[in-house]
Amino acid sequence: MPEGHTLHRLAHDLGDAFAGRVVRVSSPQGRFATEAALLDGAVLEGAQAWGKHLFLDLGADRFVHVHLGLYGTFVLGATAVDDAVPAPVGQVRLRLVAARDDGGAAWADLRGATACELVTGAGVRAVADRLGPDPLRDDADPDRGWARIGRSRAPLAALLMDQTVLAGVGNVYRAEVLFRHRLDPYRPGESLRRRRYDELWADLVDLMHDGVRTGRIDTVRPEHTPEAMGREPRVDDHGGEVYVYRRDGLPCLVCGSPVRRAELAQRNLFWCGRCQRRHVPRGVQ
DNA sequence: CCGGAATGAAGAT
DNA sequence: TCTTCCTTCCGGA
Repeated sequence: MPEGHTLHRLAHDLGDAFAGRVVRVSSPQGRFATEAALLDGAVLEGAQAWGKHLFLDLGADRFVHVHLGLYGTFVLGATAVDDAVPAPVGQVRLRLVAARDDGGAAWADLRGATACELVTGAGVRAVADRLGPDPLRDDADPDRGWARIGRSRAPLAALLMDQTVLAGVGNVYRAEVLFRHRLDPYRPGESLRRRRYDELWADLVDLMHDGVRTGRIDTVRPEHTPEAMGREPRVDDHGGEVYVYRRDGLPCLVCGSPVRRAELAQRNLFWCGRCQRRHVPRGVQ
């Protein structure tokens, strides 16, 4: 379930479980076996995320760069004292195991990642340098995002997904933040005013921090929760309560008109054609 | 700019 | 068995 909040949450949880500890590194599946052997027994210095990229610092200028792609997962677990770490199930590209203070062990299994590679600090910087500001990072500079959006004719829905514009926003957050601000997804970036961009950015900072905390994407305002509206909670594998993401054909929670779906840059885009009224360019009736 | 490929697993048919 | 997915990169028009 990989948007930026997932990776920041992982960085946090992996840090909690492994930082400062000797880590057993392996690749049960074998595709990271050579690198794993080099890293086995190192102390994990820390973990951090930039957008949808995760970096594990194993000291000596060695970092594991992970990108989950569309469907990668990094699952963490712990065993009680004297219990064995579970045998790997399926395609486990990378496994980390470390002792816990309580006598048990912490473990983490990476599957399905599009990137799992050993890089240097220079490699980390190279990735970070080509990313736009990340709403989940305290050191983010939103001006850099505005510099791209405010002068682009590309649709907002495309710009928000472009990791060189803003880092960490994925298909769910883009659809939801556009809905929350009643913005037409096809509206060109350059038609936005700075004030609106600032509101968008601030909202992403809030929503994505919520996502890190809860591990799911909830974007509905208090008046649109299932309890407030007396409706059934959303049931699907993603968990969160949302306005438009994968709700095509269902009534908009605000106006009741059917949520729409279209392809944009090979991805499904969802929006409400009524709430997110078509943007009419200046000078056109 | 477009299609296709590359990562795994779950859910639908 | 097929389809889908919270992504990105690459190669050929």
